[in-house]
Amino acid sequence: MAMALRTAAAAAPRGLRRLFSTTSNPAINFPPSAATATQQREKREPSTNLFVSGLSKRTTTEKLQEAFSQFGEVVHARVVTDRLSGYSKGFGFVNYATLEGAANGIKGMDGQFLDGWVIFAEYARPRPPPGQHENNMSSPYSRR
DNA sequence: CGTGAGCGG
Repeated sequence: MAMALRTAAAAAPRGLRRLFSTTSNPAINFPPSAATATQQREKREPSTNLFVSGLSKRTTTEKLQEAFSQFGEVVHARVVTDRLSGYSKGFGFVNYATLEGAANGIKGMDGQFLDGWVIFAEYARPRPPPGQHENNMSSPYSRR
């Protein structure tokens, strides 16, 4: 009973994150022919790294880990804060032990209230491992 | 100002 509270709050999928980018330009919005379907649209690859956004400015790392530890074993959680001022940026990262733990954490905390604000949990983006010294002066070529 | 989109050390 009373299980429809998470629907109204989290009624904003990854679509409202960027505001309605009304790119309704019927002039420069026309793919030539090859429809590059190799682009990431929504389905993100499952990973133990979870990106949590919508956190309150006073939400700390402990609160995050404690909230996400209820759905899985959280190896490490971190709320991104500014090194200059020290205030939270409003989002954090949660590292689960396994992939299924992360999936349960997302379905369990995505769209829930934390500190009075609705938080969003999803898989974090794959980032380049710090093992490449060959820095190519910025080469933004690889783009799934 | 901690004002509210976003991806860290």
